[in-house]
Amino acid sequence: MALFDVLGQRWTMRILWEISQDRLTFRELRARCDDVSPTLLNKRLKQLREVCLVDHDTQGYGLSVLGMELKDYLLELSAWSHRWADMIDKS
Amino acid sequence: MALFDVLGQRWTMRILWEISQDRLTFRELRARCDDVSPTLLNKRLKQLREVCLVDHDTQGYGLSVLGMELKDYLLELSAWSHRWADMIDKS
DNA sequence: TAATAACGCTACATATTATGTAGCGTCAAC
DNA sequence: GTTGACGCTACATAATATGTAGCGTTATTA
Repeated sequence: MALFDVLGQRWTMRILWEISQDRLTFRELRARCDDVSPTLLNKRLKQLREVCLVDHDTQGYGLSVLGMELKDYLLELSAWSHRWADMIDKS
Repeated sequence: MALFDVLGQRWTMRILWEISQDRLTFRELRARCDDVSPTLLNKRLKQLREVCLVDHDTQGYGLSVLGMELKDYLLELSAWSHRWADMIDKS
């Protein structure tokens, strides 16, 4: 489960989520991720670029073509997560 | 993104994955998770039970009803991940 | 064109989290 | 009544993340 090894690391999913709307600069992305430490943010971005989920250009960081595909799955997961959140609130 | 906060922790997805086939005892599960430390395994199992993704009975640990729903999404993600893995191998 | 500001990112000490190993108490089988 | 597997905890060590300062670079602004 190599994908899950990548996703199952602190901040990885959050980072993907935040850049899934617009491209963001390093500092913008950092701000959206509750001011995660730049050390770790840079580390994750390097990893995500290595596995072709994220790319980087003059506009900043954004999802690659593969990253966009992944996003579609995460969106479905996100939709389900709302129902899930409702259910656990009630329990 | 509360779901992603849960999933985006070391071992969480792996644990869900391993119990998604059969129910497993603590020690079986531990063995399947590359002998993750019992300390952490127990911690994650507690968290996952709290958020109603995992349950525990005399047969051991397994997915709850909600966990089964989540599994369907993770299966789709897993199918896609094979294509993704092929692509990054070639790059 | 010199100063200012924002950028991406690194350094590094501290704090948090995970690992690895030993072993406790319980229970069932032999 | 001893042996073995169980779920789980304790705790020292190792790995990882955090928080802050700040470097070098590249637009802007005065």
